[in-house]
Amino acid sequence: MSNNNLIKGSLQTIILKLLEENEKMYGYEITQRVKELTAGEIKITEGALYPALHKLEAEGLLSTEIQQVDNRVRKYYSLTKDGQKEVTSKMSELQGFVENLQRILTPDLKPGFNI
Amino acid sequence: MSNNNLIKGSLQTIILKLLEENEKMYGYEITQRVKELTAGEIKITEGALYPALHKLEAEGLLSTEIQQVDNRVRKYYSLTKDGQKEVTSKMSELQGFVENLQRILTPDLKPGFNI
DNA sequence: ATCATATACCTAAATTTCTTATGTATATAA
DNA sequence: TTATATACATAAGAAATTTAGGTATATGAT
Repeated sequence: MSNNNLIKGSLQTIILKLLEENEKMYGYEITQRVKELTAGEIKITEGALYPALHKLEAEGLLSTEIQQVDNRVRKYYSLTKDGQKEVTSKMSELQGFVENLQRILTPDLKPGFNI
Repeated sequence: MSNNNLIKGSLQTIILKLLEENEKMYGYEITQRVKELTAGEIKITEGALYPALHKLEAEGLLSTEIQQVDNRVRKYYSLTKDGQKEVTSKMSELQGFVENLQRILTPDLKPGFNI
């Protein structure tokens, strides 16, 4: 609600990682999963999510599949081969960044801490 | 170099925290400190840093003091009273965000992990 | 001498990423 | 029939950054 401006840059990683764990998900499902996993503290807005999904698809990292459920359309996303590689890359990038953040922000930090 | 796009949103926190630890610092010094603390992996660009410093000053969180060193001008920044309070706030906000990120990205995470 | 690099400040245009607002449409519970 | 939930989407605006440029002094190397 208040610190959502910190998401910048990590939304793609969130999407890719959730799809690594779940095989296929649709947009609305992703917003609900994130809300549920963070006890409502992080809310992915649709205005951020859909453009991000479209971009990842355009880059060839995601593929889509339309399904009809109760007369409602769902657009399922799954990782492509390239997408699967990208998850690993984006995850280690994010982990590296968080480690560097720790080095800056916790000056008394010993090497080999757990993240 | 590669993951600098993840800084978005945390630059202010970095600045405030470094100033909490160091009493007073000038802009160039901040860029060098961050580079040194992260083994060159995070480089704060001047185009990001100076506007951020000016904004924090305009918000009353930082105060400035000019010094002459070897015919060169240095602009030292320090925390104001409001700035000192803001460090705590911004730090717990960032920590909360990173914890939520962990909950999303590491589904096997047990409660009470260390950050 | 002069050239590159380091130190030290700054701004502006462009880009990226997000928020906010809006639109469409179906299903369901009040 | 009205509000809420589900489900997609786009567009205008805001915010934070990158990229690129500018000014100026000090210093080590060619």
